[in-house]
Amino acid sequence: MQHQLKSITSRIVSQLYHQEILPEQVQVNIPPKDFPFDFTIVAFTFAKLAKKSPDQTANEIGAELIKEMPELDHYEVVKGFLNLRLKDAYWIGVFDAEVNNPLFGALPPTGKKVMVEYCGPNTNKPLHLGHLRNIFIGHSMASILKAAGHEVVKVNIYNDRGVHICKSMLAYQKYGNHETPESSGEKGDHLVGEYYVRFEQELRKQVSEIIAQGLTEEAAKKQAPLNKEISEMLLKWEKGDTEVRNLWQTLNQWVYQGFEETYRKIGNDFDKAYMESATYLLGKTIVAEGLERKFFFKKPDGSVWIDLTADGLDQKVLLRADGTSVYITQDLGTADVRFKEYAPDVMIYTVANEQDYHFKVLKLVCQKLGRPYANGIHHLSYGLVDLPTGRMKTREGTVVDADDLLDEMDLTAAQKTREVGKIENFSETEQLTLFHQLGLGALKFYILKVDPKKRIIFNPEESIDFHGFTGPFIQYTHARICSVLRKAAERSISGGRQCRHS
RNA sequence: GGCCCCGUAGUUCAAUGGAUAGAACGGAAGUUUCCUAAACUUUAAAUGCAGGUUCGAUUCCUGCCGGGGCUACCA
Repeated sequence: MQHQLKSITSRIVSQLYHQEILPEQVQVNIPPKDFPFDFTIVAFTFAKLAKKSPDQTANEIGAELIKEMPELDHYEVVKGFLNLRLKDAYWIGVFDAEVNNPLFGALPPTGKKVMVEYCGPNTNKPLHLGHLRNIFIGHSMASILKAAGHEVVKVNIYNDRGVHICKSMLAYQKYGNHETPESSGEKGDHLVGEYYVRFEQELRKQVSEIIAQGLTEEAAKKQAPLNKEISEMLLKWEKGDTEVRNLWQTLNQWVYQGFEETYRKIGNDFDKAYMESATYLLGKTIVAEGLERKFFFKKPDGSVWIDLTADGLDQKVLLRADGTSVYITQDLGTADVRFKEYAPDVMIYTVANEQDYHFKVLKLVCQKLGRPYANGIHHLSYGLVDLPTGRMKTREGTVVDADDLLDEMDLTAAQKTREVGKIENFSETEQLTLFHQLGLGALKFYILKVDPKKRIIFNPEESIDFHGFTGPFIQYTHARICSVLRKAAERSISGGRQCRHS
């Protein structure tokens, strides 16, 4: 209807005042709720063309509109705003058409393919609250784009190699005693995460011992035997050493299994997972290609750079002096692989705003290289999640673990539900399902109601609130609507629709 | 230092450049024969500061003040 209003109004204005007006230039608003009208056309912009007062212009447009549109009941002009009221029959028609449409609100197919990347965890520790915000944003963005008629591919990216991954591997090798998720009864990602922490602890011990002998912290870190062992392990990994690779495979499998369990818990799924271990080498060849084509340059020490000062940025390193790849190298390789596999029109990266700069660089580099997908790169940037006490810090142990949080939400939901009662007829399974629906709904809504680009201060107590503008309250409202429909059906009142649980 | 993001009731969040800045929680005052009292009704309460553009600015521009981030041969 808004489109129709725009195009008809633009034609009327063009005819009345002999000035070409495009439909997009017509502003159609919803009036404030006290006004008994459906739409408002803003006439100020046309008053200038008409060389008449806004009120007079609005009246002239209104008079023409009512001649042309049979759906229009009446209009009224207030201070240059042309308020329109449509006939009840029109709205009843809209309602009848939509009431039994299971795809209410969905748009027709656009033929466009959009890839949405989100989550992107390291494989050395469990998911935390920050990942949950990322996943909720990415997953809902994918759903929205799908409803908007696009073909959507949901992808994850695992940062599964590098120094930090070796840390948990080395600690496991040293102190693991062949412990497994089965033998310890721990979720795989949590188990591996413990060895990552263990490594950091042991390293700190070594460093402080060396500092006690009179060395600076920097020198101590370099000298620490554990750090040397890490470098050796990374080197072995890159060479494909069987033992190291097997260890890597084993630990990463445990982590993936742990992640999968968490994804299931929050109702998330991916169409495809990419591994940086599989694309970082390709990234290197892309850098070599750019170097050959003179888009990049090599410094005397052998490192490769791109000069983006003309674009308002700095010079950025693309390959280290020793020839190993950096963060962006992998992203270049991954982007190429994705385009080959899916040829998406748009690639959306759901990544926190601390990486705004990185994605500016990535897009620019792809543009310089003339990649066909370069202009379709879009960074869906979101704010970090802080706690009332400040930023989450691994070192200070203030990171909120995703699994712990989800369990806590369910427990609180259970507690609050039991207080109210009303679940006497529920089986054990039904109760658990309900608690989880409530707990997860509360958390998702609490996080998604905030503009993604704003940072969130996560307050555990508020997140689990069941009153006011919250997930559980919407669920409660849904339940009551279903109840009304059920009763209507019992009394054979027709015209309603089946209640759908979705 | 340079660049980017944020700043709205006591609190947590809304508002394609449009009319009287909306909700919720919390505060105050009420509602029991009626759809689930996990509810409802009424009420007080806010655009960081100073300019500019505009018929009109929470929104766009400039400066300042506050908060955060980036500016690594970490990822």
